[in-house]
Amino acid sequence: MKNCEVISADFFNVSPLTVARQLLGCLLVRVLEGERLVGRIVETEAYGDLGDPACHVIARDRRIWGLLSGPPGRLYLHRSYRFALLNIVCEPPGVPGCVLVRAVEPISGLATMARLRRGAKALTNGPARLVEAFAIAEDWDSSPLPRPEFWLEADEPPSADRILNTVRIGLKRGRELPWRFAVRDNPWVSKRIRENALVEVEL
DNA sequence: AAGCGGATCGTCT
DNA sequence: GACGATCCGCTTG
Repeated sequence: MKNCEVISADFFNVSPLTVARQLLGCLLVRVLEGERLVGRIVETEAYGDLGDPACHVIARDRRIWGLLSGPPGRLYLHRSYRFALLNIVCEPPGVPGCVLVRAVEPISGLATMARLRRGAKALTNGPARLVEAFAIAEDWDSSPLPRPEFWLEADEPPSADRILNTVRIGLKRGRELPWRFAVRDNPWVSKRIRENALVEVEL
């Protein structure tokens, strides 16, 4: 994929593990009142692939199951506590799966992001924080990418030796699976790194 | 720097 | 009535 190319549905027509890794380095672009907010993806997690214990929680909801099993490239705004978390549906139709964007490095529009975060210091180093900083609306849920005011762009990927692969964090079920990906030593990666849980995965 | 408890709300039992 | 794919502020060392 070429740099600056807008990412379309076929990018997501594969395993969430592949998407989660390939999304590192890509750009999140949001046009808000004429201003471009841009962030580089530095942390992701794969969800809902076959045999995912965390997926069984999701599967209880028919609507969400239908969304995750539907066509790739659609937004899934997962609700946890009072927050919405940004996911993108993966896999061909009929196979459930999605990728959670956990953290981005702010590139431009930082002042606006700070305003949207209501002055909080932590701008985009957390899944709920970045949704707020990019003014991602909950009624975008299940809509396809790209949107006129929100899309993803390919950009320089981190070299393989800078990609960190660990277990997912913040959940109770399926926490042993090494389905979290992050850019090593990037200061915008969300805090709770568990280096000792580092696992090598064949992709 | 790290660990805690409370906030808060839609969905499911 | 209980539970989260979380965040924030307050406590310790």
